[in-house]
This record gives sequence, structure tokens and C-alpha cells, in this order.
Amino acid sequence: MPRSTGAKERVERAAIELFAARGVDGVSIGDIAAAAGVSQGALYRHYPSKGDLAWSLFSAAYLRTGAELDEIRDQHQEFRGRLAAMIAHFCALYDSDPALFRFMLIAQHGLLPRIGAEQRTPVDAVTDSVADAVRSGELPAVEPSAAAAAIFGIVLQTAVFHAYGRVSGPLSARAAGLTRAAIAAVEALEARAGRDG
Amino acid sequence: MPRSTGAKERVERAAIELFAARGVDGVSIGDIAAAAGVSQGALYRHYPSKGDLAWSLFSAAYLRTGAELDEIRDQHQEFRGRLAAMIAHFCALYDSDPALFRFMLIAQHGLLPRIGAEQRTPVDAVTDSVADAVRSGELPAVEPSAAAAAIFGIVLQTAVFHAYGRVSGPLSARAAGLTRAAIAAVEALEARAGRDG
Amino acid sequence: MPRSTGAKERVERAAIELFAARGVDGVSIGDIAAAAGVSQGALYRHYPSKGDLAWSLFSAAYLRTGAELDEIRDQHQEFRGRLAAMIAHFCALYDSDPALFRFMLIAQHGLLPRIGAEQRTPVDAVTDSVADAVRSGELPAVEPSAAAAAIFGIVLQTAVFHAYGRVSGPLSARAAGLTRAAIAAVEALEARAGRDG
Amino acid sequence: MPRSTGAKERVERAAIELFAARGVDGVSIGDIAAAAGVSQGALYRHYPSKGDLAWSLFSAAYLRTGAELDEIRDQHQEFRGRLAAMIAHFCALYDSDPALFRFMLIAQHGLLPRIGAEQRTPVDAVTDSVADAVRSGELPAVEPSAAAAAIFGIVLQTAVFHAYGRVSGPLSARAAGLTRAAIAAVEALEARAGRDG
DNA sequence: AATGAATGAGTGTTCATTCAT
DNA sequence: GATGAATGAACACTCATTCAT
Repeated sequence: MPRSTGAKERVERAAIELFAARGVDGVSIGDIAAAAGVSQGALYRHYPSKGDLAWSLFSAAYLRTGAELDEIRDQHQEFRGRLAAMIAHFCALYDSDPALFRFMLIAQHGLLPRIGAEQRTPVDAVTDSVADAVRSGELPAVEPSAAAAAIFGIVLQTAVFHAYGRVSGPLSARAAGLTRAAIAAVEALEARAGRDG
Repeated sequence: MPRSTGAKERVERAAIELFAARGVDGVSIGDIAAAAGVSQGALYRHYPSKGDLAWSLFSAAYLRTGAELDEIRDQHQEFRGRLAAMIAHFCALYDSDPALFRFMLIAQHGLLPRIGAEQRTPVDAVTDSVADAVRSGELPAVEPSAAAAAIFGIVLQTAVFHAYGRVSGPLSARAAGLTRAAIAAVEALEARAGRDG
Repeated sequence: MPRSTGAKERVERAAIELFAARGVDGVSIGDIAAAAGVSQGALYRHYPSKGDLAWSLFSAAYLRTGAELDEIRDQHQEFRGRLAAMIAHFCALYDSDPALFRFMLIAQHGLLPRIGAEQRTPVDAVTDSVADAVRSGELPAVEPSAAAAAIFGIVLQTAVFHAYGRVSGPLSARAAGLTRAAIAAVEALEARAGRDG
Repeated sequence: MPRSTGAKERVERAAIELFAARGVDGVSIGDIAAAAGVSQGALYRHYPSKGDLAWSLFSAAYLRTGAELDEIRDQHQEFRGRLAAMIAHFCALYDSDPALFRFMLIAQHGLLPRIGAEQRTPVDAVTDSVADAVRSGELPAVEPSAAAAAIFGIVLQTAVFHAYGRVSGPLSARAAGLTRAAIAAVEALEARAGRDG
């Protein structure tokens, strides 16, 4: 019965921090092992390769977030409430673990393509919520993907600006404003005459 | 005027395409040389190192875009016109060279910190335009950086979704909608009572 | 008498099979432990190192075979009977445990040099039998080592061909033919004109 | 135009010597590079991997020998002449490059299975020669593969004994005796009553 | 006695960079 | 000016061995 030495947790924490700071390719196994206080070989007891470590951390965080957003979608009936809760969740996520957030932002370019089409992602949860709202008449007939892009952009880019020190304070304090902005953006996106109107 | 063999241009083009597809760390000097049809050694005649090549390509594109946005700012007096022109410019940029755009998105996490604080970036041009509009009363008293984040987010995330196939068609066709969305978002951002309202 | 769990036997069997299939260097301690159904650590209770395990298995089998051939030499007076019995023994050995045989063939290049000069090996038993026969006039004046080489070659290479599927059926069915071939070869080896003739 | 520095040749020579002495797995890339007087990286300009180096050396030597034996088969009409020339060729090969010979003996267990079934090997040349002789009546109705095993065994095991110091002097001096032994062995192999006679 | 997590030296391989030709 | 062979430091990964439990 293995009394956990916490090695795996320390490794994961160290990996997230380092990946967030320098990118997956900029971090060596030795860096992670040293930061976690374990030997290099010990890493391989828990993860078969560095790529698997990165992928495992990314997909776990990404899909868990997707599941959480889906849960929020279940708990709220109308669009505004849903979106407010989702954005508040995102902001809380960022505030509680900025490194994880930054890791996901950085790693997405390399790892997103490996997410299977059948998996539920955060993007799916938001896109489906928009589609629901269009169907129910809460929103005009916007293209759900385009609306999701605007929503994600507003939230994520604010987080990026926060990471670069361009905006400050807890992101959660901005959640209400971001929600208003997101709703306004979506409503304005395809106003009236479509693209050229 | 040297009888250019076009080697430097071919190298830069190959580098941008490969960096965009696989990330800077995922591309070797040999890959670039092979794609450009030159020898590895020849690369070092034009660039002192791989890092310099990436940095040079990134900063040139990034600062040139900043200069172009500053120029737009000079040519338009009121905020709506400025923003419309800036977003149209961004969309045209993406449509004309998606690889360059994707390269900038990918490379920013590693290279942005090396941009000097005194340099004029695209973010500065947009942020200053927002500040101008707040000052002139065209916009409510939003925090310029936060507004710039929303504007950039809406545009860039739409480009990202386009790169991943989530939205399609030329981005320029969406410029008007993105502009309306950006303005609506900024106006809604800090409506009424600010953060806690 | 310890209540054996059979662990040691399972380890040895697994080691022989794996060594025969992939060579000593191609097999890890983990492979053997997994195949034997024991932990890696348990291996070290029985053998101080992987090298010792391989050496122990090899030398035991090799020297036991040498002792068995010596016993055959004791039980038969004349050369033909001795050789027939020895070759039959070899064939039976191969048929009953091809993996052990193949292990010995593979491992000999690395481990034979560690056999002490004073130890009785299969080669010694055959070489001495030839020398006996020369002394008694049963064979012409062949060089015993050269004759032993021919005898071993005929038998072992047939086993190798069997392992590679070039000949089939039980090797024991070929024992009589191999014996005739071995005797004929030895008699012809240095016939008349030889080196100095 | 690369004026050869001889690096490739030195690498190959060093690899053969070291592989012959310690086995493929017992030799590191660093060992080979050091013995050849080149850097480790330089090895990879000529061979994509250590495995490829070993395989390339083995298959080249093995298939070249097969081609040489096929040529001998073309040049001689009757079996005795053919076999004498083949065995003389083998002995000369061993005398001129014992390390290469020993390398082939050692490496065969790991690499022989990768020789394609359609390739002409030394074994094929000898086996076909035996089949020719059976067809022409020069030999009794022996199984060609079994006869080839005896022939190869007599020659190769003598070489092995030479490598271990059990027999001495140039192997070529023994070629005539080995040939007589091989022919006698083959003729005796399946004499009269076959396996059970 | 047995386990399996941990170690750390060693391996094959890559690759940015240099330099003789 | 251009080439591509050579370098050597770094990397991801393996594995025999140890040892706390």
C-alpha cells in the first residue's frame, strides 16, 4: 500500500508552473524534476514521457473546465444567467491558479488538435449555450461559433492582459463587466442586415 | 544593389510557414534550410542565430502592425472610424497572410516580453485610441487597457477560431460585425457603477 | 526446507525464455520480473545482479552438460558408441528445451570466456573422447580440437537451422545421421595428405 | 565535392572491431566515436542510428558473401570443386578479417531475421549447390538444408574454435581438410536407410 | 520476505552553431 | 559567397540497483 509521498502532485505542480512560464518545449525533464524535488527517473513512474505529462495536464484541465461549464449550463435556464456564471467561473479559475490558466493558453496551439471531436470542451459549452439562446429568441440569429469567439476573446484576452500586467486586481472583480461586454458584443455582432448592414 | 538570389526572402517565408505550423521550438534550422532550398550554413549569413531569426520576423511584423495602426489613428478623427479601420486592417492582414498571423499568435508568449516598453505596439495604438475617446467623451470612462483587451480579444479569437475551422469565409467579410461588437462591448464594459455595479 | 513459492524457478524459466528470444542485453530485469510474476526487488533476493543471473543460468547448464557428456564417456568404451550417445544426448536436450539450447548458443559469446580453464566443459568431453580414439587407433591421427570443432559444428548448426525453420521435425530423429556424418567428417579431416603431406 | 576525410571508413572499422569484441549491445555510440576519432554527432551524418549502423554492416557483409558464393557456384560445374572453392573462400575471409567474421557470427542472432526471404544468402548458395549435386547424382538423396547445416557447421565451428584459441594457424591451411570433412559428412548424413536406419 | 517507489548514471539521438574547403 | 561535414552540449528516456515500508 503506497503511502503517497506526494511526488506526483509535486511533479504536476512544478510542471504547470514551468510550462506556464517558459512553454512546454522550453522546460526540460531535469527542470521539472529539480523543481519538484525528485529524480528524473521518478518522473517516468508517473508519466511515460514528457509529452504525455504535458498532454495529461492539459487535457485534464481543459476537459474538466468543459465539464464544469456544461454543469453551469444545466443549472441555469436563461442565457444571461448562464453566461454570467460561466464568466464568473472563468475568472475564479484564473484568480485561483493563474499558472494553470497561462499553461492552457500557451499549450493550446500544440495540444488542442489532439482533443477528439467527440469530447466536450469549454468552447462547446459556450457555443451550445449561444445556440440555445438563438433558438429560444433570447439572442438574434447570430452564428453560434462567431459569438463564442467574441465571448472567449473578451474573457481570455483580459486574462492575457492581466498576465502581462496591463490590467490588475483580481479578475473576478471584472466578471460583471466582462459579462455585460460579452452580451453586448454578441447582440451587436450580426445586427440587422448581417455582414454589410 | 546586390543581385539578390532571393535566398533571404525564401528563408523568411519558409520560417514563417514552419513556425506557424509547428511552433518555433518545433522547427529546426535544417527544416527551414531545406524548405527554403538553401544550405544550413547559408542561413547564418543573414541571421546570427535561430532565435534572432524568430525574433526578427516577429518584431518586424509586430512593430510594423503597430505603426500601421498608429497611421490609421492619425488618419481618422473619431473613435468609430478609427476602430473600424483598424479592425478592417487586422482582417485584411489575416486574410492576406494567415501563416504570419498565426506565427504572431503563437510566438507572442515567448517573444512579447522582449519588446521594449518604449516601442509602439498594436496594443498601444488601440489603447491610446480608447483613451482618446474617453477623453473626448465618445466613450464612457472605461479603463483603456481593459477596453483594448476586449477589442483585441474579439478580433483575435475570431481569427483563432478561423484557423481551427470553427468559422469560415474571409475574415474581412466579418469586419463590420466585429467592429459593432467591439464598440458595444467597450461601451458595456464598465457601464454605470463600474466594477461592483 | 523452505515452503517454496516457486518464485526462483519461475524467474529462471522466464529468464531463459526471454534471453533465448531477445538476448541477454535485450531483456530488462523488469521484463523478467513481469514474466515471472514477481516484483523486481524479489529478483535480488535470489540473484545479486542481472549479470549473475545470466551467468548462473549459463554456467549451470553448460557445466551440467559437460558432466553429462563425461558420464557418457565413462559408460561407453569405444568411440562410435560414445559419440552416438553424446549426439543423441544433445538432440534430446534440444528437443526437450529449445529455449535453453538457444540461450546457450546466444550467450556463449559473452560468457564462455568466464568459464575457468580447469572446468570440464562439453567441448572437453568430446575433445578427450577424440584423443582417446586416436590413442587407441580407432581414429587416424587427427588434431582432437579440430575434430571436436567438426563434430560440434555438425550438431549445433543443425540445431541452429532447426531454430530458424530450415530443417524440421524432432532433432532426435536426426541423431543417427548426424553421428554418421560426424564420424565420417572426423575420419576425412586430416586424411593422408593433410598439412604436411 | 567532399574530399573524403575517411571518417565513414574509420567509423565502420571501429564499429566492426568493437562489435566483434563486445557485441552490438555492449558497445556505445561513444565507444565507436572515440575509437574512430570522430565526435558522436558525426556518426549520425553517415548512419541514422546505431541499429542502422549494425544492420548496414551486417547485411552488407552477409549479402556480399552470399553473392561471392553464388559467383563461385557459377564458375565451377561439379560439386567438389564448388565446395572446395567456397570453403577456401570462407577461410580466406576469416584469415583476412577475423573481426568481421566474428561480428557476423555474433550479430546473426539478432539480425538474421531481418534478411528478406528473397535475398540470396551464403546459406542459399550452399544449399542450392547441394541440391544441384543431388539432382546430378553427385550426391545421394540428402536433404539439402541438412547437408548445408553440416557444411556450415564444420567450417564455422572451426572458425569459432580458432577465435577461442582452441585451434591455431591460418584457417586457409585447413581448407582442404575441411572440404574433405564436409563432403564425407554430407555423403554419410542420410546414408542408405534414412533417419531411422 | 516481499514490494515497488526512487535513484542516478548511462544511452541514443538531436540540433544550433562553426569552419575548412 | 556558399556548402555541408563536424562539433559538442543538451535532451528525453532506460534500467540495474537500493531501500523504506
